[in-house]
Amino acid sequence: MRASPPEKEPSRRNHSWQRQRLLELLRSTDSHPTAASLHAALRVDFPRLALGTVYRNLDVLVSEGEIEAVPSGEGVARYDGNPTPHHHFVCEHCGEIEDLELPLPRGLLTRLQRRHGLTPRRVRIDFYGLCRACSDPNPT
Amino acid sequence: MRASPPEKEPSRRNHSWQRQRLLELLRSTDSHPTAASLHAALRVDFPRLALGTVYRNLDVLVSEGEIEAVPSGEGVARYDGNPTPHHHFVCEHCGEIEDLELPLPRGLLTRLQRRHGLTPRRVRIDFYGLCRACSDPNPT
DNA sequence: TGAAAAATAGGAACGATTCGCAAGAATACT
DNA sequence: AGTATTCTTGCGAATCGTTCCTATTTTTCA
Ligand SMILES: [Mn+2]
Ligand SMILES: [Mn+2]
Ligand SMILES: [Zn+2]
Ligand SMILES: [Zn+2]
Repeated sequence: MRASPPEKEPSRRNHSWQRQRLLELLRSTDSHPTAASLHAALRVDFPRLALGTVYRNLDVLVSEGEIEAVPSGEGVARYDGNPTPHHHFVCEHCGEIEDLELPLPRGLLTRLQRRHGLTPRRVRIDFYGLCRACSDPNPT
Repeated sequence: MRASPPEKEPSRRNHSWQRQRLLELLRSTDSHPTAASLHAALRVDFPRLALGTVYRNLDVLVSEGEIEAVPSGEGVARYDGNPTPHHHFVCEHCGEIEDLELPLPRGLLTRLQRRHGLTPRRVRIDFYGLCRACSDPNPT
């Protein structure tokens, strides 16, 4: 199969075209797409792209620390192009996952250490509720 | 199929024996079992218990607010017999999920409200790292 | 330019969960 | 008690996201 570079060379290619574009796509959005939706989007440029390839490359990118997997708890994994530590607000109605800019309260970690003797390597905070759009009194 | 009460009547039966015992089992442990492990455990008393029945009853108990589903992000759902709001420490080595007694910092919610205009209905905090046992310098 | 290594497409396989359904209990009502 | 109604169950088939396998490209790099 031809590599078929769509139009212009990206600054520097890390790996295959498929993986390169996958990473670009993830970085270009603040949504948290599923493997299937990424597959669908990339199909435009790579009509023969296999879903398995998407999964494989997502795994690679995750283990390289370029992206992050966001377990959604609803059976489908979501992926986050922003590997910087941040938290999420999950809308219980439309499923939207919104990035939050909230500093982690320092007291939490010290309390965890003192009361449980545990030192986490990572913290994950998810808020659940209705996003602004869904909680809006907008009688369609 | 006979109801086959194992030995003595529980104080008050909410529903079927299967569901009753499932709830008791979940309440009796501070671990966070999977449907499969619950199924295996209950098989002792109900040899013909179907896995589908376990799932069905877990769903019922969750929607009744008696228990809680704890998405683990590793493909298998875990269940929590303690519906009281609390947080978890997940060991990245052995997979243990430990209950935490930590008050939710009030500042978090107010900041979320102020900076993002969001009012969550629920918060979930998971810490990831090595549990005491796994981080112990214990050269086997 | 020619291996050798890395990656891909395609499809089969897998594992957790859900569904459909006929048979079995519980409950309500007479 | 007898019977209709409703709730559950067990069982197997079906779903669906994800992983695995393999022959075939692509990419790397000496
Ligand atoms: Mn994010
Ligand atoms: Mn718990
Ligand atoms: Zn919403
Ligand atoms: Zn551990």
